[in-house]
Amino acid sequence: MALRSISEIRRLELKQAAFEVMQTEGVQGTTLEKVAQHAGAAKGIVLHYFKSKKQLFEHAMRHANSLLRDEVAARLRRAGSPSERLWAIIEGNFAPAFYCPPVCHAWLSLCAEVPRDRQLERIQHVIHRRMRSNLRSALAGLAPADEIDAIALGITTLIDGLWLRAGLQSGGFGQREALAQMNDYVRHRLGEEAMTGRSAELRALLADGKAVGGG
Amino acid sequence: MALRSISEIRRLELKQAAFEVMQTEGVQGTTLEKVAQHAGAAKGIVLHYFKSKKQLFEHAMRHANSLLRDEVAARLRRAGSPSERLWAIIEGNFAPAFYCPPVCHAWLSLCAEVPRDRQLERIQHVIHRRMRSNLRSALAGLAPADEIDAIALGITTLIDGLWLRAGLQSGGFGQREALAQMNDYVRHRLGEEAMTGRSAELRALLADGKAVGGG
DNA sequence: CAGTTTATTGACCAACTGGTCAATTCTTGA
DNA sequence: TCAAGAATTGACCAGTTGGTCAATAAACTG
Repeated sequence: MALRSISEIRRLELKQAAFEVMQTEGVQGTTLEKVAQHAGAAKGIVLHYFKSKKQLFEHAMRHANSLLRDEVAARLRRAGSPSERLWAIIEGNFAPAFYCPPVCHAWLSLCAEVPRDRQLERIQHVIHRRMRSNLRSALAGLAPADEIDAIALGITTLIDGLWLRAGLQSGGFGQREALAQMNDYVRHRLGEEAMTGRSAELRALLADGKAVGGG
Repeated sequence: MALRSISEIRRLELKQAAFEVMQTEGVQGTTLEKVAQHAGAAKGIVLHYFKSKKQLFEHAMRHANSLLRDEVAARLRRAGSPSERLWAIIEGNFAPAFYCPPVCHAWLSLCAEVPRDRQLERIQHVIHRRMRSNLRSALAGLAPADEIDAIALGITTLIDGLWLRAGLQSGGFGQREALAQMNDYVRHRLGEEAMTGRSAELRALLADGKAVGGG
């Protein structure tokens, strides 16, 4: 997608910068000054493109999530079978560009603001709804209808939990351990036939069959 | 445990007040003024008992967690079999006094500060270490040795994820749904023999065998 | 009771922050 | 070229916050 005006370029730069500052400073420590500086501009410019700090953060959250959404969508497009779709979702959520301590921390920090910002709450709600919808569609061919909701919830909860731990930045798990845990869950909850959709990279990464230990 | 001096009483009051303010305002919005007011005192008194705001928050986190720790410990004392110990841990983490949106939100908010406060990080580390140790000891009699770590990690991750969702305060799950999800995991990962340790209350709450849907 | 320690208060300060605004520079198109 | 509009800047403001401090009240002690 091409960026039409300078205005749109600047807006993109600024929300990107905001999210990057959040990765090290948290929402708490992300000031307009720091965002502007990180984008190589003066502070005033930020409020020229965004009505308020709150709105900047909301756009930053939306933008950051749209990258993850696109990552998953691209993998889903390449997936054929239900089990491939399932693993497209899971592997997309643990792609190195997203599942890393700084990004998880920024996301965690934004989550902590959700109860006090109705707009953030809406965004979060959309994210969860899309995740559930994706999972339901993939699971439809893999599990009895009356178990799909429980399994979808189990998977999203595990993903959330692993992201949370990664966001703590200590005692977190690397991509390998995280995917091994997802592996463990899916194998035991859905059975061997749900494992055929894993990518070759994932199989290689996990060196199949090994257990996953705690950190 | 009796509180010896007035000083200790005040300190307890203040960290309790701090945690309660966090439940509605988040770490970000918890100011010394608000904490003092919530404790019915003047702002100056807070810094008379705690060296700094950071230190107050650290003590508040420790205190809040010690309540949860005691809850689990009390249930563990009443537990006999490994499966009873397992469910003591799980049910303790979803006791109504702890697993509720305000408390989960305060905890979530504190987690978001972990990467920028080495002391909070240490506390978080101790919490996770205790959880893993408790789970390992309970699981030792329920699963093959080489699967224990994976299962312990799965359980803590699910608990973290469910707390996170509850902390978002919207789209969160009630105690019943959360425990149903833990039920689902343990039954499929450990088998029916691991289900005997559930309390009568939990069995009644779940009306056994029903699936858990997404919210 | 006198004196010493401890608890408590509220005024005060310096730093920071989000937001406003007038002035200036840059772009653009007729 | 030149005027109109957009982009950009930095000074400025008002409110808030963590933290300090001197003064006062209360509690304790010998």
